[in-house]
Amino acid sequence: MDLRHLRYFIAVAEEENIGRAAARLHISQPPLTRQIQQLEEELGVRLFTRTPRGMELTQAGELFLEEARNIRSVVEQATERTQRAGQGKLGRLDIAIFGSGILGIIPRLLLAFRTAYPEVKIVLHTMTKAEQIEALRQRRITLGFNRMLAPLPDLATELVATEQLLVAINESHPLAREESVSFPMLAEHPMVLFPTGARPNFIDKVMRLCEEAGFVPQVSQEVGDAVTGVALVAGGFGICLVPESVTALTLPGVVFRPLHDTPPNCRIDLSCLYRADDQSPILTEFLETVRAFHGAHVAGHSPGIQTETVWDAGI
Amino acid sequence: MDLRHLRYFIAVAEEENIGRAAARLHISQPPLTRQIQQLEEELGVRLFTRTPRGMELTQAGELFLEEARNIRSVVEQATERTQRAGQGKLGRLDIAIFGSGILGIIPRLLLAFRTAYPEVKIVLHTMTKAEQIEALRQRRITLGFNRMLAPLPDLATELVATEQLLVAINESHPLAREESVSFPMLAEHPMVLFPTGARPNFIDKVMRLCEEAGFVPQVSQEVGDAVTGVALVAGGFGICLVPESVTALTLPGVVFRPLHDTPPNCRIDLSCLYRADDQSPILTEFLETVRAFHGAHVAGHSPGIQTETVWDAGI
DNA sequence: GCAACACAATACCTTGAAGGTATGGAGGTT
DNA sequence: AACCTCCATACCTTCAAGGTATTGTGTTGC
Repeated sequence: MDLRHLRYFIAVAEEENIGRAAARLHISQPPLTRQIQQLEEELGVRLFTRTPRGMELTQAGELFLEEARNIRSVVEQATERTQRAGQGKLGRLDIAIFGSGILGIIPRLLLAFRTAYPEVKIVLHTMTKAEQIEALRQRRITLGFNRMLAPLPDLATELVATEQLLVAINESHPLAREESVSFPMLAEHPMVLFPTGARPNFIDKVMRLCEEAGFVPQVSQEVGDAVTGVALVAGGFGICLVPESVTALTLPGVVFRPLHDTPPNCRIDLSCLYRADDQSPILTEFLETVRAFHGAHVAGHSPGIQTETVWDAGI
Repeated sequence: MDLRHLRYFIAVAEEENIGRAAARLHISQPPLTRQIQQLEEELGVRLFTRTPRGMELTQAGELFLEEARNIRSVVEQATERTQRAGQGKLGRLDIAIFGSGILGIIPRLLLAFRTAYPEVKIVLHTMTKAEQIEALRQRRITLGFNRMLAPLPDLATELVATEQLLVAINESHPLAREESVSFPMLAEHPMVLFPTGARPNFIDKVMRLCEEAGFVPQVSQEVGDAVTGVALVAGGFGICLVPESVTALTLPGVVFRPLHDTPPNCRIDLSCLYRADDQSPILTEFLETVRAFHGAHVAGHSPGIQTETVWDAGI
């Protein structure tokens, strides 16, 4: 049996006349007669009674008509769903984020994608950079968000945003009195660094910037992520350099101050990481969203807009 | 798209290798390659990624695999159900019964059929003989139970059972004292007759029998059906001749007495009526059941068995 | 009652697509 | 570098779907 048989059967059942049904199907009458005979023979069931006025469904034929219509609609839905899946509009996207990645820009990006592709189920996984690379290689995730990415042969990156660096300072700290701080002012103040883990990382960036400013930072503590770092600032462990998205985290007693006279490289990239060989349409659509979002973000947040922001985390 | 495409797709998806899938399908590799390409092209969706190790499903392919398996099982179920319908094992049977037909043998027959063909839905309609004939012609019913059927050109009959005639008597009536009665004893006693309606009917039969016994009955009342007739006997309207199946109806004050020295034609047929041109397998199977039932009934209830029965309706 | 009609079935031919054989080409392995 | 394992392509064969012409069988209309 064939989908053609079903199409023909439905036409004959509806027209109750082989000639008219053949016209509707744009074929001639004899082949249609044969196809119907074939179908009946294959099922071993008489579907029609032949009358001088045409073809009349038997009871078994009535039942088969319902079934045939049902099959047709199931097939239609299947192709339609598969096509949407092929266009990246239906399916599942496994994304890795890092510890404090849930702050700032990523949620807005995910929301934008979810709005554009409501039938794609986004599954979030919290992973370190090394875990992300491993999971991408094993195809357990499709994409990871990270910072400070060294080029890798089989993985590609897409820049999501570049963020300004801020200093997280305890409100009782002398530097908290400044509207903004400069790099040399950070010398001599004990500093919390993050994250521990695979190099190169944010710590290397901070060390290099301090070096360029002519001093070696006093490291009071190294921690795993930005959230812990800011918590230690709240606890009086020292100051901590953080990307601006961390200001989404409000902890009592912590204020954030911008860095003035910053060198041009005193910004930190947020990128996403994916398999260079991944052709999946959902990934393609997601990267498209990332690019659009990045463009809008750069355009919308032109130089100076950050001065509007209140850096104090408040209570 | 074709059911063949689905079969081939499932094989390739399961084997993850065109060569092995082709072997499983008993075709060679190149046509299978082409069929898969065709399917992808028709859907406009890449279902597989070609790797050096074989064929790997894309996300859209995974979804289509589920859909394809689903379609396959829907098609299988449809053919299976249609085949059962074609064998008369699945479907609907519209049967007409007459007023008091629900008494006696018909329920047992219906129960036997229902047990043998549990998936055939029996729908009962109460109709007079004339209504049955009309409904059969319009195909609103497939079969009707009736008595006293005159042969009709387009309708066929099948004998279900022949029943003895009994006399329903009010317990205070003089005849109630007899163990059994003979036809001449009925003369002079007012008699209730049924049914009014299309001739020939049971009334004609009773009139003829009385005539053969040498008297003309005193008709006290004509009513529509046996139930009403027996109710009038209970009310003292007179005696009433009924087929034995009416004894299933117990009314206070009514006793039933057999007729002894009855002529051989003093029995009444219960037949079923159906379209002579009806080829429906369900009807065929039902008639088969009727014949088996009739045979067993005749064999099981050999002469004399009725003497065991208590004719008093009791309270 | 005969002719005309309407419908499905049959006979025979044509064509297109599925299937087969042989071979190419790309990526990985020994 | 040679070989192996895949899938893809080229080209041929065959079978079945589709077309045309015709038959056969009931029904309708004059």
